[in-house]
Amino acid sequence: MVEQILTADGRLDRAFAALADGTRRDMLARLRQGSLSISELAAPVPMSFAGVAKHVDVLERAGLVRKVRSPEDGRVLRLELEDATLREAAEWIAYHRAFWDDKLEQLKAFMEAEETDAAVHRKNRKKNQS
Amino acid sequence: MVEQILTADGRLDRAFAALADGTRRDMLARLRQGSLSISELAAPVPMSFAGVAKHVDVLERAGLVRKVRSPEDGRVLRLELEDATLREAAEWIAYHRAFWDDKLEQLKAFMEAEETDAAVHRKNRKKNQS
DNA sequence: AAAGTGTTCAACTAAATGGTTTTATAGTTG
DNA sequence: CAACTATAAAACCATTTAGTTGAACACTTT
Repeated sequence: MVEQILTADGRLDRAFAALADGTRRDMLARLRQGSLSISELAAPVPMSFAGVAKHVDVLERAGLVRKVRSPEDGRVLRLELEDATLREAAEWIAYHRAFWDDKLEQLKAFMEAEETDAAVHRKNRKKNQS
Repeated sequence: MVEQILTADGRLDRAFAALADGTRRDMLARLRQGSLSISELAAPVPMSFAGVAKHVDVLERAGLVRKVRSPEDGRVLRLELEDATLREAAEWIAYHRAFWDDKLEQLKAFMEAEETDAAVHRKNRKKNQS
């Protein structure tokens, strides 16, 4: 696991760069609720289809998402989350933060608290997606 | 806490963008062990001083680092870590990953294991910094 | 006051990013 | 086969980023 952190610098670069854009973070958040085709992903986004496809490419090259040909309709691609890369990014931050101060316990507490806040979060999220 | 995640989009953009560069991640890692001046930070980096200063600006605008005038020597700036922003970034990832699968426990275990691997990690890091 | 050191600023280049429009390909269905 | 739909690819433009060099500024020390 340590090796991943040390050797995957290019991957980390691409992962963090991919996350540095609200449009792409929203896409990941939407994909969290289930796989989507590029068209479905593009529908609510105020941008050309090609523009959205480029963002998808960024996510794919970063290893945050993978394209899977739908078995029942061969022309449609389903986009699925690839959590391994996001885990690497999380680990980089967690690893370094763990040494700065001892907020790990706070993080854990935060995440447990979030579990119950999830409904609120989703509602706000939708409201903002206009 | 949820509000931070939802409203701090510009901050998140800048934080993730700042992390998307190995040079800057190394700087953060070095600052973890204590504050440094820009000159000290620049010394081992194979780049012009002004180049390093620009990276520092990126980290500062991202809110990952703050500049503090040294009290005993007024011309020297000490760079210190600002962990609040990194916490926001960690929270975004943690929040979303928490719904994908239940690897939180794994992350926790990983971080606890790392505590003992720290020496190895630091050694490899130095070797790679040539 | 002069010299030295740490930091900042300005101007410039090269490359990457975010977006567009248009054209092409590939699979499905009538 | 023709029409339709989903995706891909190409060409292009504007902006930002990563780096350089060189000059200017600020504070300390002698």
